[in-house]
Amino acid sequence: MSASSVRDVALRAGVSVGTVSNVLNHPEKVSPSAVERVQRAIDELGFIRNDAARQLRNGRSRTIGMVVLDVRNPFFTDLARGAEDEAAGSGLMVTLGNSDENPAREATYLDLFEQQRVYGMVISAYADITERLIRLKQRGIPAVLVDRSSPDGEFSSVSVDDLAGGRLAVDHLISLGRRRLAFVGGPMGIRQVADRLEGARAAVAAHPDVSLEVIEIDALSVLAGRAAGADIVGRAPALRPDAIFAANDLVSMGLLQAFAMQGADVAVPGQIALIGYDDIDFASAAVVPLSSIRQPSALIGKTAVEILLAEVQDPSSPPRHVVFQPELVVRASTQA
Amino acid sequence: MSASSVRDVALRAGVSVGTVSNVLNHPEKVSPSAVERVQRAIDELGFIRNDAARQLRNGRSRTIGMVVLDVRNPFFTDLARGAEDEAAGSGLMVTLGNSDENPAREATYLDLFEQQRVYGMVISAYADITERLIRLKQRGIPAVLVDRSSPDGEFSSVSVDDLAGGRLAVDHLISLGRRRLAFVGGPMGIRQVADRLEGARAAVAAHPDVSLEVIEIDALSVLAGRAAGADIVGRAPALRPDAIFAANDLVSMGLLQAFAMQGADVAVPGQIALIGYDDIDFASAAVVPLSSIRQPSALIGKTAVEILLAEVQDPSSPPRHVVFQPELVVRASTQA
DNA sequence: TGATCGTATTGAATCGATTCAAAGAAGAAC
DNA sequence: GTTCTTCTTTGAATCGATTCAATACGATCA
Repeated sequence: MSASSVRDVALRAGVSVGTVSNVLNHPEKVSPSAVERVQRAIDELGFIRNDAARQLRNGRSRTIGMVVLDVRNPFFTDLARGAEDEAAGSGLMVTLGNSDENPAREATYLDLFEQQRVYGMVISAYADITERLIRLKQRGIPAVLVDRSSPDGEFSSVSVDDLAGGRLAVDHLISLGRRRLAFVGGPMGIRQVADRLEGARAAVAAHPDVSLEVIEIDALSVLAGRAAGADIVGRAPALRPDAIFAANDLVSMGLLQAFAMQGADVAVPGQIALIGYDDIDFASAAVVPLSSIRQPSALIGKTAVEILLAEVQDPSSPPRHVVFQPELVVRASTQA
Repeated sequence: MSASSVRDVALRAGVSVGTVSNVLNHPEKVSPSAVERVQRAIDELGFIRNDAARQLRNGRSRTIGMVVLDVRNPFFTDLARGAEDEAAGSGLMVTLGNSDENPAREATYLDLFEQQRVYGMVISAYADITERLIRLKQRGIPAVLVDRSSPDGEFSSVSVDDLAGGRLAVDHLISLGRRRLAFVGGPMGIRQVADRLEGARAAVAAHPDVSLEVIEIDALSVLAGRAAGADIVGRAPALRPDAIFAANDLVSMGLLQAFAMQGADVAVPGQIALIGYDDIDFASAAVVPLSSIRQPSALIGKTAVEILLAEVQDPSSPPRHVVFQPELVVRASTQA
């Protein structure tokens, strides 16, 4: 009926609990005959280790806690996938929490992971969590920030150069001859968004005849993009931008939907050239295949876990910062 | 340095460990002054409950384990999202494991969840896991199957009528006047795939002049769809189907990509009408907005957790089976 | 036969939160 | 002043796996 414990297994196999534990964790220390008997007892009883008890004793779980801004964004699932694969190589598991760009949800997951004494955390942060990171460090729980470097460089991070990404995108739009640019993204509190905008501004600054309008939205979602697109469609044609840089691909897909909608008929790229960010799989399959800025998503996740593992090995090692360079991917949405 | 325990808190607050625990779990049983002192001690020490110890004592964790076939499929993240929201209402958390249609990965996650003595499981199964479900029931861990009903009805499930979905899709294609249909999907071991095909066959059976070709692929992904699409493009036009029912939207998007590719130029729906399954957000934003069969994904997840909670309340209750009806969504990919 | 060394096994102690029977404290009633 | 109630607080026992010092067992050699 109820689950059996090492004690039951020991009883059945005619050995002590210590031996059972050794069979499970250090089989080389146990005589072959004992291993065999214990193994049989385990099978017969259907014994399954109680992870809580192991953890309690070991002081640390075999799970890596990961918090991302939005599980519905393929960029983050790719990221998670990369992390998961790397973790699996060391017998670790990744549990995924979705903050949905909500500080309360983010805090809930981080609290939970702390209570679970996770092996480490990989965090795509929304709010400023510096204090928590300090506490984690004191407690010996390593954390790696992804897609964002820590303000003071105190904590390891894996990120992509979002300024460069912003520049790449906007330089490309300008090279097409577009002059009335717009940036659609938000909330500005998200560092990636702010950085991409800053990169865009830098690129624009070099061209006195180019303007950059900033259209702030409250979430990086298809829905928010569609709403912003509807706004633009509602303007007199002369007041519309002739090129848009969207803070990510979900937003650019939303924009595209609004532009392609019956009655809207804003030609992309004819009237408005459109470029997004992340280069998610779906971007290439959009109504008009979308240009984008590609990030090595799975690699970012993998690298984050590598750093985590290294920090567990040597907790006193200095924080590492890996910055990947983004890449321009040109598709129909920005081709004359 | 190291984390503090209830004992430390008790010492600092000048009370016993029992009182500290009561403050945490049954504050109404403790005098206000004690609550206040304990609370202060907790804050000062930065005390964080050790979940492993709680679980060990309670015998069950506050986490629901969920295994899905593919986290990159928005259908499943929507499902997870629905489950998560419902669970949060009862102070539970959902951890997500991605089996990737791989029996070994699936088993690994299920093992892990058993070791963790999860509160319950929500499983979108790939392999036949009947034996495990029986064991779980014996151990008192409720499990709910999603998007698939158990063979013998022994275990609770929440599913969508995939036969009806298959019929809906194919009836629609036939009503457009198409006669040379194809079904693209696989592996056939996945019940949903088999059922959708069966529904399709049933619909075709009523029309002697309609044929249904089955094109089996090895995964329900964009990539596999693209490959199948390339195959079709490579055929002489007369040998191509004039309508395709894809087992899910990822596959249909892959097909569409292949058809729209430079040099392919297969008109959708002109030469080939195309309908998918799941109605993921991205389907409506595709090159040609995709018709699809809609499933109430978030609702499925929510319902699964509701059933789970009810089974924990009353373990002896009979298994419940909820079946939702799918819905046809017509878009440009099947409009003359 | 006894001493010595190496390997195998034992089982009590431990991790930290929760529970619950028992004890204590403070009032109320007579 | 004593007896009852009611409300708080206490702390030992518990959950189950792991660890490690202590012990047992065998084999080897003098």
